[in-house]
Amino acid sequence: MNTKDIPAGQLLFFRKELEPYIVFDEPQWEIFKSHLTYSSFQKKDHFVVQGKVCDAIGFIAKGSIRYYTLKDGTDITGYFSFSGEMVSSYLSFLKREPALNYIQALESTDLILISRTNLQSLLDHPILSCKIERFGRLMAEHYCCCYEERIASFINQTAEERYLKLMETGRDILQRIPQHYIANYLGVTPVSLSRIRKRIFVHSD
Amino acid sequence: MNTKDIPAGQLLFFRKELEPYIVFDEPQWEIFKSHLTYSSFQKKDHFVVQGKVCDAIGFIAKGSIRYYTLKDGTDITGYFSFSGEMVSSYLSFLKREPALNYIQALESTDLILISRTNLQSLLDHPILSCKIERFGRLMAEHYCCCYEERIASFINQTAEERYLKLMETGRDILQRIPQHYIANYLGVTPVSLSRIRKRIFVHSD
DNA sequence: TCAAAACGTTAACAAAAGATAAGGAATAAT
DNA sequence: ATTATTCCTTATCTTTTGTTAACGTTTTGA
Repeated sequence: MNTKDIPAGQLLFFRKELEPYIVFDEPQWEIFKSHLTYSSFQKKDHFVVQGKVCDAIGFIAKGSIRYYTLKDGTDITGYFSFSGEMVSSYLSFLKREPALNYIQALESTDLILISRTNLQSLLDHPILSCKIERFGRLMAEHYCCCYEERIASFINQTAEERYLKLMETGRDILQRIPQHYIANYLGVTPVSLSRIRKRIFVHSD
Repeated sequence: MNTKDIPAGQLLFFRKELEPYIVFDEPQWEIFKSHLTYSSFQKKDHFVVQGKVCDAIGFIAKGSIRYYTLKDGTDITGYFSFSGEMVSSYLSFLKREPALNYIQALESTDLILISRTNLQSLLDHPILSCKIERFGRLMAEHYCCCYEERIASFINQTAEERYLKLMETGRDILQRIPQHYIANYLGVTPVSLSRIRKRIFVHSD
């Protein structure tokens, strides 16, 4: 991990992605900006470690991320996040409890970070307080919607349908990561995913 | 559906359940209270209808609720909510889009409601605005945590484990509703749930 | 109250998924 | 460059789940 100044382009990207949720005027943005930090992660570096409290939420300015748990030595991938999305072990961050999962870079990844203490100052800041509350609300609501969709996919769709939907996102990183990551994410074994892929490719050729 | 005054006991219950998220002083509570409405639902009555926009979020003051979708005439249960919890077709409420599911009373159920317009007035109210934003944030964050857990259960647990976990909640209503509701919720067929139950009861006797 | 509909279980068979192991390809490490 | 590791696929066998249908019971509605 390497802490340094935030590249201007990535800051702009962040501001742009925030716009559906919160629009800052210039003075507000200056204050907000001053509460941000920055970290780069090499492939396989960890942003969050299972068992330790997660003290920041991050914005993926570049790269992509995998959430996973270790259970009896078995690595199980629970989620992916990509450039432009937020990343955090939310429960751990909110409740200051040990994180239940690892969060790891799938490739060279840059995060813009808001630490718990900085977030608290923002929430205490007379000018920004309400705006940040709103930001937090909209953010959490956004994730609620995403999660609802994912849960529905487990109930209403087959693993094959979930796989096709994931591939339709067109994230090229998905072509470059181990397939057992994807298998876990879909809720099946790697062997089973291999069979699904065979079915798909035979029928589409 | 039947709109009337909110029973004092249920209002108190609501206020109590909100406390982890938001504490009102008396004047604030009076304002907040004036923005609430109330509806009673008979068993099988619908609070939300698939295809129509959901215009309120509710607090289950009494009873319990089932979320389900109709696909090609097949009824698929996606979620349950119980007394003390919030209920809404969130995505539909937030984005004013047609709801993707029905929300139905499993038994005689009373809801304390905040309509979209009333919520908007609260958000515009000089005294309460920030508090309501905060309330919304904490609420959404709470659901994020619940959803994360549910998603993890699909990845890490078997249907049998999910069934046992659900039963451990000790909600007696679960004994009185059709089991195919529960089967859908767990992501298996009713026949499969029947086999799971047989396995459990044989081994525990 | 009585007929119709909905329910839960079971059986039999088919389809899908898990487990394990083997083999070759790709990747990483020294 | 070469060895070691990881990865993906395939095969085989076992277990689980889905599907359909039957049957008795319970619930519902007229």
